Amino acid sequence: MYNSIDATLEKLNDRQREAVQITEGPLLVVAGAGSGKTRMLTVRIAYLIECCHVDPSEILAVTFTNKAAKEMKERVAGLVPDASGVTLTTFHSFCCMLLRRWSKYAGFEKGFTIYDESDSEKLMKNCLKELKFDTKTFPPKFCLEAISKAKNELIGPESYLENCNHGVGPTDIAIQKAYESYQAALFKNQAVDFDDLIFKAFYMLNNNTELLNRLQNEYKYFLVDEYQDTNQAQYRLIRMLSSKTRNLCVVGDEDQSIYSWRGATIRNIQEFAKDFEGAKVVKLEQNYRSTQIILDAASDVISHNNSVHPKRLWTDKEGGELIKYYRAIDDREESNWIVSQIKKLMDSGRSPGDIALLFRMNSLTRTTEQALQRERIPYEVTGGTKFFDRREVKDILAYLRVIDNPSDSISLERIINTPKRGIGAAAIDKLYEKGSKNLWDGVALEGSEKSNSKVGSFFKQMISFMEAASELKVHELCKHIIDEIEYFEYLKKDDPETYEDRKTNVESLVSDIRYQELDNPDLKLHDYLASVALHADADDVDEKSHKVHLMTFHNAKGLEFPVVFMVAMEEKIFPHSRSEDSPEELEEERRLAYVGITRAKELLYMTAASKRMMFGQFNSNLTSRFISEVPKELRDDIKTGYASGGMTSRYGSESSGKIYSFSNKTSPFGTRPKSSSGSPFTFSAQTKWASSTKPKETIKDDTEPGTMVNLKEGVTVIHNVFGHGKVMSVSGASLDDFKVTINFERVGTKTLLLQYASVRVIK
DNA sequence: TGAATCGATGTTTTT
DNA sequence: CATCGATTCA
Repeated sequence: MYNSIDATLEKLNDRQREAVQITEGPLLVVAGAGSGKTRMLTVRIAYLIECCHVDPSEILAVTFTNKAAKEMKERVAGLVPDASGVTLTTFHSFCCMLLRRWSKYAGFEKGFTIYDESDSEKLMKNCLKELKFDTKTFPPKFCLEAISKAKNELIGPESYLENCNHGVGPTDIAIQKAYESYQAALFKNQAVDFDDLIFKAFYMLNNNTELLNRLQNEYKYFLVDEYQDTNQAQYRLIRMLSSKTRNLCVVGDEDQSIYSWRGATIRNIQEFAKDFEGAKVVKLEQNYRSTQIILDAASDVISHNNSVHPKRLWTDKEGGELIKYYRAIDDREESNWIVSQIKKLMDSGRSPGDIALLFRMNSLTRTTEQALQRERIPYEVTGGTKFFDRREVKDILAYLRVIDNPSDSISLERIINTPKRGIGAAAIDKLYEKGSKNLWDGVALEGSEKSNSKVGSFFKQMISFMEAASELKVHELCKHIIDEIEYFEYLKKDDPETYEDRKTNVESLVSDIRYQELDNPDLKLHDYLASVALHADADDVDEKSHKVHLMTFHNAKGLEFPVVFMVAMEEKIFPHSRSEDSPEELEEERRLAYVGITRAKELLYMTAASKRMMFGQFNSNLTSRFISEVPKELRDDIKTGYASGGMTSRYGSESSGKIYSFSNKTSPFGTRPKSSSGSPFTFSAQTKWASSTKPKETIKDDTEPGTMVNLKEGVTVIHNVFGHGKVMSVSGASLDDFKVTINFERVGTKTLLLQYASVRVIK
């Protein structure tokens, strides 16, 4: 066994080997994109077991997604014979496990239900109603955001106000009240939200020395992946756990920090050396993924941020293809161009599975999906409307959740009248009263008093499900419920149009349970429900599939593809409009762009559209600054072929002369589920389309940005309509979208298309 | 109670 | 544009 580890070590570069072999004490590994960090981490675990004789059960490794955990587990298993004892999971799953194991210490009566965002929102709405707060001035989302932020900093409702470091205002007082009431409601429901998992696990250990000691003795070696994405609570938790042995190895890259909006704080990585005295630092800078051109582009883009430790990735793969930039007329044409390029790539022998299309938002995928369907190119969307968020799936899950935890009033509210039982809002209110604010108690009381009433038969049915739950496997129970409540009949009656799709989704849910029961024959209902709650979209990206991958930049983190298209690279989309006024958020957008670029191994495309259908109308946006930040020597700018014909006829023939005719509900795309993940949820592509699209030839053009040398930020100009003004900013990557934002003395700030604007520089 | 309709409203990223 | 919510009517 030593031999195999020795051989594995030899394949690492010096830095990686160093990171593996510094096993004792705090260690920060700064791991640039594609620098073989997963390899280093897995070898490190193997090395600990094989060479340092660490018992696998003494190792705790925390990753960001379930998928990363699973992958690492498999890779470690390939290196050492028995790695199954290693605890390798996500922060949330780990905390969930702790809370389950010692639920009494955490203050639960028995189990607990994990609420997702929409559950939390409903609960918060109820709380605000109770408090008689106006949901216009205090939207549930807004309150939840503030509360989430507090929880991520380990601030409970009782200390909320003293931690308002900007001084307490009326809003803070309201939030504090909402926070208190929300926590009380969660407790009443025996439920937790995502943030609670970490928060409660932290305080459970913090308040229970014995338990903490026990865990500190149980785990001796700690690894944290994606350290730049940890929040304060996660950092404090891992610090507490590791404080005894201090064998903490964290791996991260500031430049890939893209979750600050979720409470992640870059300070954790920046202050690591201060937080953990005597910490060693190892930098991995050799990149094994991308060509030099791609790396240069990435470095140039990220260099516009003020990075604390600037680093330069390097590779021995010199040169590479230039980054292709295409600006389309509109989003449809953009999609068509992308698809024509994909077809070319496929003709030259690429698998569709080598290709990824990355978007800033999930909603942006639609046009491209249609183009791919038309050409019958297999593709797979990750993210968007999650499978488990679909109405019909949530309905069935809600039944399971109530069976598992009847205190969960949010789920109970959902199913009490689904299918229709004639128990409406007024009746529900009464039941809440009857059960002294506990819906299930109300149902039980009413149900036993009047067993023949509507509520009575519902109650009886639920009791029978609960009894069945102890005898049936989870998937059998699920099927039993679907039959008993005549759910499919309800779906058909509710909306015949979508019936088939919904039925399929419900069946997929049963398959999913069954699938999990194959792996784990003793699957408990609440474990299944927890796995659903902690499931992430990114968990089921199948990189080995032979389908084009469509996903957000966020979901692409940690993945790599031979060919990457960065789609819809326009200002207001990417960087997102809401990040414009905050330099910090803008930097985060730039890091996101950096993540996108560094996903590509060989070929990188960036596309934009001059106008785009959004929210029902056309919008025109400037080309993203992230394109201009790639030096022109690294780019191959391709001019749109619209002006020289090529596209016009095709649009014309397809939509009887109207250039833009957008499909609506009657389109052959129907109501296909938007998102679907790896097995067992797959949907087949539509085959109704019969059309072949000739790939459009593209016309090279040497137009470059920066030709208007004297027109730059700060100069004063005169416009023949608006008069004098000062140039605020100039943007755009080619002549036809070169735009200038000018603050005019008379009419204020305007953004003009330079092509048409008659401005003269006067100073 | 429930269906239907109108209107506002909100649209990032997600463990 | 689509979804959601409140309001209205049967």
